[in-house]
Amino acid sequence: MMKKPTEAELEVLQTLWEYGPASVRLVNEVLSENRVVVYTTTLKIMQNMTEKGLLKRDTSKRTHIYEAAVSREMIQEKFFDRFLDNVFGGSPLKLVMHTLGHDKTSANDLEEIKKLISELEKK
Amino acid sequence: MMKKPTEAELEVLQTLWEYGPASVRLVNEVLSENRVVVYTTTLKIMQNMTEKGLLKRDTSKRTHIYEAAVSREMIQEKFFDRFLDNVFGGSPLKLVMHTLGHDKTSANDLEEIKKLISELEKK
DNA sequence: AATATTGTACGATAAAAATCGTACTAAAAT
DNA sequence: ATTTTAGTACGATTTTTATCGTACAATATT
Repeated sequence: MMKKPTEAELEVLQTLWEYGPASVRLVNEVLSENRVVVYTTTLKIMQNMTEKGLLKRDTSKRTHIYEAAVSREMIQEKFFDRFLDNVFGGSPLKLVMHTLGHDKTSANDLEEIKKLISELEKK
Repeated sequence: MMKKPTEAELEVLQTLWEYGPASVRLVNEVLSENRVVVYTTTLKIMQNMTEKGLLKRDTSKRTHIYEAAVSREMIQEKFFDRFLDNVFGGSPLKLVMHTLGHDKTSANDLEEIKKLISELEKK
């Protein structure tokens, strides 16, 4: 069974999910927007992640290209329940309220959610 | 600025938020429902948390009573944005959909959410 | 009073994660 | 051809977190 990624690893995954396959250079630049991080640190983390099976890489060119080897959905499963339990006391209602309350969710999004609720209520 | 609690610390907080002020013994028993953990390990974590300011304790009796020194809301703030960004790509819609899709949210909860949406739509 | 139980303190160690420097190599630029 | 630039590999170290054993103290139980 694959271990849960660490915080730093999650940031790398998030970057690759968003940008698609990318070099260490690019990932490092994206991470650097938020915090200070030396190139070789990012490199090392990504190398370790490759060993753990979290990333795949293409080494055919000089600049290696890394790609997420796990889907966002997979990782969501791993984190969601724990997050819900520990941070929102296991209450989906509280989580949803917090989410809608704190983010300017678009009108479109609200429509989508209403639709989903209608469907759920049918069952 | 207070550091983000670790996973293990979060479990302790969650227990105290739920049960209110409690002894190490109780917390350890609650944690033990999910996984194997030796009493002194829990003790040590809670002692460390007290030093960090995450817990308060009453040492007037032999059995020390610990209490959360940070509110769930405070911690939610700390975790929510990161979780949303890294796990759900910053999309509140995806997070809400996931939440409603995966948990049997009660009819009442759905009502509450609809109410909230209506209010949001007014603005 | 003696013994068993329940508790804290604390240190040692292990385990995991993050960080960074240095060496080396390939490629690009001059 | 030389030099600069961009890249990987890898080890060493630090930092953080988790885990546990042992010693000791207070309280209950017999």
